[in-house]
Amino acid sequence: MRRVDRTFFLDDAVTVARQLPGMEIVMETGEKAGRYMITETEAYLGDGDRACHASKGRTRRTEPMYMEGGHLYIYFVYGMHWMLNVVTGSADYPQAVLIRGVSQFSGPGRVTRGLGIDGSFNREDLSSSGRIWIEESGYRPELDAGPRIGIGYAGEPWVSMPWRFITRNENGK
DNA sequence: AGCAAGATCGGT
DNA sequence: CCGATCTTGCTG
Repeated sequence: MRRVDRTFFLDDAVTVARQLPGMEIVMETGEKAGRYMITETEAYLGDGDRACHASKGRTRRTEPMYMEGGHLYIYFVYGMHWMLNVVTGSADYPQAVLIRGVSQFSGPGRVTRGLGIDGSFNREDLSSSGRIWIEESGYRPELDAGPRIGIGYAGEPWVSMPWRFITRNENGK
């Protein structure tokens, strides 16, 4: 189909996180080139959301989350995994959607390893990049929603907010 | 300068 | 359940 334009990413993170499953990440880089259907996402809702990195304030690391929707926020955790996030909303409203799974890979660390995504993709613009973008597939999967993974430190009510979205059927293939 | 914890994963 | 592995952000 065609590349999703910037306006799609200007909505809030929960809305975008619910629409991304079923869409495809297109990689235009050498050996990892291909189409990867998104199967799992999580929304991080700004500086009021204690699970969101931006709740600690604007720092060198979280700066990309303050960019206009449609850019990438990539960061490194546990000394070995890159996390792929799509920034949403207008500039200065730090929100992002974590890509937790695509059809071929389950788990955010496996996604980036499988697609060859690293820190060089931080701040990449999905609306103009020549190596990564998102396209509609026309497919609208049934979704299940539940609490986000690995954010126990956030406490209530954030730890319980149902902001994780996962395709009901084609998961983990 | 030092330290604790982390939006994880893979092996026991 | 625990260790790997290293960046980040806070404390002093």
